[in-house]
Amino acid sequence: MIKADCHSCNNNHCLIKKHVHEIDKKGYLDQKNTLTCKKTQNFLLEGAPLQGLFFIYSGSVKVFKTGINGKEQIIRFSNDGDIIGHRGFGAGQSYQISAVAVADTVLCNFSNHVLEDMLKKIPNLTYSLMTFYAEELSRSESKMKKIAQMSVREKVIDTLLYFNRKYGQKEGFLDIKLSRKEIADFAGTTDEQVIRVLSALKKESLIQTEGKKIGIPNLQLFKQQIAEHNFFLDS
DNA sequence: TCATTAACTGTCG
DNA sequence: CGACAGTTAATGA
Repeated sequence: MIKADCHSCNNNHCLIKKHVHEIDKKGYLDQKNTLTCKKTQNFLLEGAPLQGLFFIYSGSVKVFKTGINGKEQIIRFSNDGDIIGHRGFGAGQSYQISAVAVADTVLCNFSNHVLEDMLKKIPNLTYSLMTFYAEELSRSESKMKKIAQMSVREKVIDTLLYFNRKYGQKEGFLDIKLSRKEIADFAGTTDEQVIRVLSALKKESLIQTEGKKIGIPNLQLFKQQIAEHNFFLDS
């Protein structure tokens, strides 16, 4: 089993990495677990009690809730250096969220009690976590606004911009392979609608597609499509 | 290769 | 705009 090493890790916005010296000095680094997930592996089950917090060492994950008719609402995509499970931390009750790897992923994990101890003894870490929560709340608020007010076309464009921010583009295509359904579940619509918007955008030469790969050749032009909403700035 | 899953299209409420 | 049914294309066991 691979043990992800914090000292050689390049995820500089990871909270653990940021405070690795203090954490290591107090001996908490030895209590870290490493978990490897194959693509499509469901490592967080809806309703199950959460075992601490997860930090992505490498890979990519989608976090979602499932509705009554089986429809998924993807809350966020997380990749290198991101935190998973923060909403359920400290709540005591079970956490209604699922997480599955969308690429092969290595996760770092601290149990609840180690984490509690760490946060009480390292104020800098606690403060970092607090600012992270504030940012998350802000994102959550604008996401709510988007789902309620944007048209399907705008939601899809906004989602593609999110993927671009999160994963960037390689050789003209977004550096993540996602199904149309996953785009739909994140945008808050259906896969058919996404397909229609995508083919319309392709006709307008605003995007290029090749199978599952999607590319945005002119980012400025693309952003202008939803500029009037001023929603593209965050989340 | 065959069987399953995903992409896409048309239509209806 | 979303839901359903149906066809075609891609994937993978």
